[in-house]
Amino acid sequence: MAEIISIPRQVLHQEVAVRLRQRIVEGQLAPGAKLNERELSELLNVSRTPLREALKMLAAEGLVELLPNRGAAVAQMSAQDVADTFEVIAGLEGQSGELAAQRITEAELAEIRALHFEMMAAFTRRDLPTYYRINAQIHTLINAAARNPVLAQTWRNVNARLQALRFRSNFDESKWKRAVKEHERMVELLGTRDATGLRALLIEHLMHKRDAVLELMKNGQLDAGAKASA
Amino acid sequence: MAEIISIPRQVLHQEVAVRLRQRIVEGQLAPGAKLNERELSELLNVSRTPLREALKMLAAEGLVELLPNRGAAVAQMSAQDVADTFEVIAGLEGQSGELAAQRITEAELAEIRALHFEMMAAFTRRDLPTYYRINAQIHTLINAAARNPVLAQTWRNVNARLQALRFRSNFDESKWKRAVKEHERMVELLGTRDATGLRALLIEHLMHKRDAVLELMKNGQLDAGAKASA
DNA sequence: GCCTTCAGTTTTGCATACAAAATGCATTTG
DNA sequence: CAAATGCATTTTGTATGCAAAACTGAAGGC
Repeated sequence: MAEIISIPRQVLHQEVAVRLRQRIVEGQLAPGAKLNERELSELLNVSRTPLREALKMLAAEGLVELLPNRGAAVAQMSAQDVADTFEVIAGLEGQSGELAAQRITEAELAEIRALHFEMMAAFTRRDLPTYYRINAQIHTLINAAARNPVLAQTWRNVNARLQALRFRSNFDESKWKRAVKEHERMVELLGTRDATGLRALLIEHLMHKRDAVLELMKNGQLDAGAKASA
Repeated sequence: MAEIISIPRQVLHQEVAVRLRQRIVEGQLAPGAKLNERELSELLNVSRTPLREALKMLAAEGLVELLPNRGAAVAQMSAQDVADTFEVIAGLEGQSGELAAQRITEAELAEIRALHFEMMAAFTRRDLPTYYRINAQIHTLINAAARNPVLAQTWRNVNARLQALRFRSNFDESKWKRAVKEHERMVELLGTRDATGLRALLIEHLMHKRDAVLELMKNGQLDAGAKASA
């Protein structure tokens, strides 16, 4: 009858995948870090079997690299990889924005406007963590407004690889200001349902972000794993 | 010293993933089909451990659905899923074409032109299998010319899910003719490096393909697993 | 002095064993 | 007769065991 307590727990390999994904994206497991199966299984209190299954999933997502007979490591990205990934994300977000502008409801738009003000508050306080959290929420809402779960999933997958770079902490003032301006414009374009304009703006926005990240990488302020400078 | 015979064999879970992926994409394992671990491990002559690891990878790729405590099944797609997936593929191919038009070399273009003539030959003979094989080769070359491995990988991943539909066999004459016309135009636009035009054409092309596939689905001529007509 | 070689150890890859959940089916019960 | 219950079987999920490959580092050869 009643739902009891339900959700006693996920299946173990899923749970492990979630926790590892989190650790990678949050930077607790840095790019290039070797993933020792025995160590991790002790840390997470599971046997190697579900752990290995989780690692295979993360490898398919591109967060982990599998080295035959030599185990797994957190994926590293060369500067070229980062540039390529931003190019893809730009396309995905551009499309997402284009669709969102066509499909968003007034209620959704209102929520995004509210979040935007919250984000401005965080910016005014120079509260970077809050700013990024709200920024992510806005992006999620835009993805939702695009009404395409496949697109949203693809975006999440590719975006996770960039998150793992943790390029958030460092960010110079003038670039932050420009990003805020761009965000303001995004809300405007959503309001006027300007799909083409929003697409162009999002792509431009991502290209700026790409350039900023690449510069950080070049100056060694950002560690993407320093994979083969080639 | 010498490289011996090398490539003795892949790691087993990779090998299994490749073979299962092939079977799913080629339709030997139909959408919705239940994947019994014991059966499959006997069929492929491996134990359940590498098989399960392979299934987890395919699930992360979206080719397989994982039902907790109830095993795995070949992923099914509703009509909405198919529409969404085509929308994403359209964006990815549009971007790929746009980049390819900017970055393609004369040598690559020549190869694509050659393949295009081969494809026309296959069309003239109404040799659908050859037509599709060459068509896939052309798409792969365009992706290569785009010089973005991340984009190419993302495309392959999403495209595999559509391949699994095997919508090739049925295809009506007039739509085939239109597709051929569109392909001719693609080669032209590549030749003139018209990035914007190629992008638009590819998206239009994919939207046509989407409509054709959705029509087949609606008429029940195509089985994507007939997931919840919802 | 530097490279090679070779045991010992560690780590990965795969198979098997065991536990838990789901399934099927006959039986029971209202 | 329909629905529910309980037991046997099957299937999935996790742990453990074992073999092969990779790493380590010390001894030996050039």
